[in-house]
Amino acid sequence: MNLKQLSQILGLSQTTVSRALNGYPEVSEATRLRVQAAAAKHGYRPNARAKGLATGRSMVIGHVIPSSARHEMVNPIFGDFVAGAVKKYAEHGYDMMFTNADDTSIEDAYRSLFQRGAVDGVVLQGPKVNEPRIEVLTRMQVPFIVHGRSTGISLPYDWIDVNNKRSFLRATRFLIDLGHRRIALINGLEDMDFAQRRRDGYLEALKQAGLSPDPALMRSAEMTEVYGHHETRDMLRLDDPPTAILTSSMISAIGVRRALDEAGLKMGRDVSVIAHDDDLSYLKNGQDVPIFTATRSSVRHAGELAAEMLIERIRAPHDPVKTRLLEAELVVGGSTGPAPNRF
Amino acid sequence: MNLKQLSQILGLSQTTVSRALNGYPEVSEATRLRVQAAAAKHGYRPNARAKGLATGRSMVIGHVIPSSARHEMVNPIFGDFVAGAVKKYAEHGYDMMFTNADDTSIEDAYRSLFQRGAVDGVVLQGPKVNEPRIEVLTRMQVPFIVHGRSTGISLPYDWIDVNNKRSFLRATRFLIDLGHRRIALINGLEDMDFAQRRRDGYLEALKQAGLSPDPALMRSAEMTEVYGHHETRDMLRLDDPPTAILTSSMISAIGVRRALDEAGLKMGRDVSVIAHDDDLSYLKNGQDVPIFTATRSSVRHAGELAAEMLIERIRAPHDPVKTRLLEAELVVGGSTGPAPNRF
DNA sequence: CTCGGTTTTCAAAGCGCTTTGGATGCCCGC
DNA sequence: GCGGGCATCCAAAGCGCTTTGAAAACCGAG
Repeated sequence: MNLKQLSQILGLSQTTVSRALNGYPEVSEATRLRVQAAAAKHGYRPNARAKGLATGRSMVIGHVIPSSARHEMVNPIFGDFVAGAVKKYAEHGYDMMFTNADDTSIEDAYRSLFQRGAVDGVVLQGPKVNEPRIEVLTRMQVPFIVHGRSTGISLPYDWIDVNNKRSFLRATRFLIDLGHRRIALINGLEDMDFAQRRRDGYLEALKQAGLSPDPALMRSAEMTEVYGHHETRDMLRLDDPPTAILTSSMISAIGVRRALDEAGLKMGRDVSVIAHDDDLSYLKNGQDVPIFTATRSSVRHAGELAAEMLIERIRAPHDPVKTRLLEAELVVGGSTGPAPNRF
Repeated sequence: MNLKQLSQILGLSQTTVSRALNGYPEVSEATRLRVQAAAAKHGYRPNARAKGLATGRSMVIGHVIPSSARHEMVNPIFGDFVAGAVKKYAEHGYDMMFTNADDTSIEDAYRSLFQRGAVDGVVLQGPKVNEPRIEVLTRMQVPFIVHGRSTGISLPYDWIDVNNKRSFLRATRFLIDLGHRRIALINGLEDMDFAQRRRDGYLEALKQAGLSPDPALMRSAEMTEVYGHHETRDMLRLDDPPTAILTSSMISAIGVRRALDEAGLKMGRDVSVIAHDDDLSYLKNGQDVPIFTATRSSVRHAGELAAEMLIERIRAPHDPVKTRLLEAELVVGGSTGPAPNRF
């Protein structure tokens, strides 16, 4: 069933039917109702491609996923972010599209997505330091939003981010206040922007307390469970092991806990742990009492906000740049306690 | 830059340029090269909407996500499945599209997606028992594939699934062989088809061993960490607590472990645990030595296979139905051991 | 009645591509 | 020197929608 057929059934022109369905005023209320009834009856749905061709808009927002084995897409954080975004997209009549690209051709993927007219805007996830994609998208004049920020990029662009530096500064200070001096940082991949900011916060807190950082206590990699476990076990073997561990995700925190258990150490008593908690639906930080002391910020909520900001941008491409900085909450749970007295 | 402009630059007709670019034989090799060079030089990308309108195919595959807060999308399993699928889609020139729908209108969402011409096929995830969407999609003649199966549906349809019954039967039997008699099952949501099959396997193993199931040891809900923890803690308080626990996901297994730790019980010695391991990238079951004894089946691989099967179906809509049953591997790790002697 | 002004409807162009059904030119064999 | 066959190329129709510009229908005022 297409417009032509429907209009023939109704004995009206395509113009009128189209207008009636799209809420234009130059159609009498009587015919509008008649048209709507007929459309519903025959299950008419305007062809999205034809509509897109005619209007120049696709009502789709694109996300690009690097195809490297262990990356974004499979990161549970991604799922929650996207769940938040897709909900808002739907509310505004947008669909969400994913394209896969090898790491070498990610820029190309964005370009293609937009220039083929497949999407009206894109969201850039997981920005690195000096993220080159930002410049590319700006130059192409694609409406886009960055989830995170990219140090080193001076161009203005829309972004939404958590105040990573501040939240890790606070978390580190919290541990210092509890008497910890040997504080480890199990961070995300070195080149990810968020990881750098978290490290900056951590370093600044140490500095403020007059502590000097120990490279042996600073680790970074993709934040899996196994990784958290591995690094913790490794650090516990040091001559002067950490009494507290800061970690960039709940998933690796679980690995940390496992390593502590294996070593016969009690989390919160022997070793304190603070995790960054993205408030993932499937990995809640306990029920009433938080398991981990954590810096919490819902990534799902961030997804919703990102979607809304992007849709605004699509509607008003020339509005001034918008940014949004979310503060993480420091939630005190059972994984932290005073530094054990070694003497 | 569109076809018209490009063809004018080249001094050729749109027909020829189009054909040259799409590899048709009725173009001389010389002009083909010339066209390709010009296209690359000017960054020409055929408009996907126009192409779709003309060909009737959108080169997009759709996934529908229920908007209920805690569901599929945010499930880390989803991420891995989709990562596998999107990779194969890309290899065949397809993109992936997500639509959000409230739980009441999921069928509608599928219908709309296809009838608007937005997608060439869809994948149905998380089928329930007597899944009504299967009938709807069949009637609409949408190419589709089900990840899982649906008991109670007699229509033929393409699916790919893990042999859930068998793997849980084996796991249960494994525990029985170790001397366990009080074996708990922490399962997924009751109405999910996979959960039923797993329970069937569990029950059958008990039956074969002459054990009668205890309803107090059978739990089901969405498989979060908190849920695994909660149910385990609850069951440990029984007069006759389980000595072994079977759980439907690694995530809830982590909760199980946490509850055991809290109770001062050692996993593998005091209480044995077997989890179903979807081999999630971010939640590997240990490195060399598996943490949990598990029934393992890569959901990412399932995603790849599903994508390929769906693409075949799109190409040959009238081929006979194809199905694929994957066997899970029983991986023995450190979480199981002989039943403790209570006497 | 008639006429200017609304309201309501319509025919046709256009969005950017593919594809059908020729047209053109060239080579070869007779 | 001519017709058939082949390799190339092209004009134009069509995909299903929106939107422009214009026509038709209707209204009350004069």
